[in-house]
Amino acid sequence: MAPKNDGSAKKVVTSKGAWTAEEDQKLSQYIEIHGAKRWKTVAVKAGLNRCGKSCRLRWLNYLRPNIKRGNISDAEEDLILRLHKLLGNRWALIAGRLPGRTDNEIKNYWNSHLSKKINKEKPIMETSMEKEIVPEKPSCHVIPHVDAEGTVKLGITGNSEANLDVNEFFDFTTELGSCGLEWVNKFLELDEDSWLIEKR
DNA sequence: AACGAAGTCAACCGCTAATTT
DNA sequence: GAAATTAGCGGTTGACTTCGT
Repeated sequence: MAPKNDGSAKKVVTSKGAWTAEEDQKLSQYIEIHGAKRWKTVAVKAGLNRCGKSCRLRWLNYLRPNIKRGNISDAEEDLILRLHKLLGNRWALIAGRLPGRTDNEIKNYWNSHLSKKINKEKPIMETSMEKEIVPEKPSCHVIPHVDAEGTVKLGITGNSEANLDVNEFFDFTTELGSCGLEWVNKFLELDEDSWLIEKR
């Protein structure tokens, strides 16, 4: 899809809507000098007729360095699928495991591509897979959280018996390259009891 | 070629959590 | 400790593009 904010848009909106190249430049320049904090101040000082929130979003999703745009690889897609299965709609958490990807991009990709893919595959999955934690065990919830070191941990709550198989989520036969799977490996190195917080 | 439907994605909104005063 | 402010998240919207007829 062609970019919509290349400055050639019919409607020129400065306070809302698509960002112009000029606004991007102002924001980037300001952040380069003063850093990305106090977004309300950034918006004012950079001379942007935008709210701080909008500036933050623009910076995080498009302007900050090392952002990857488009062309989500098979390995990344596979990782997103498995992380989503594990974490649910925790887009920021998922994005944190995909270097250069943003939560917004992953959320969009999920909604426009993967959710449909899942729906297509679901009838097959339902017959082939024995366990589906949330649907079949509504009283048992997997609650992911990130500790101080940035490690993803899982808590199991509810009164039913927890029966979480990590291999159900991660297929290590797939070549995933350098898309941030170190943590998955690290994850598996942990003793089961250390991440199953409330295993019963 | 024209039109409507469907798909895509950037941006906004409302809310909560975290931090500062 | 309370109130105010700021940061961050996920859901949703709407403009635009692409596809199908």
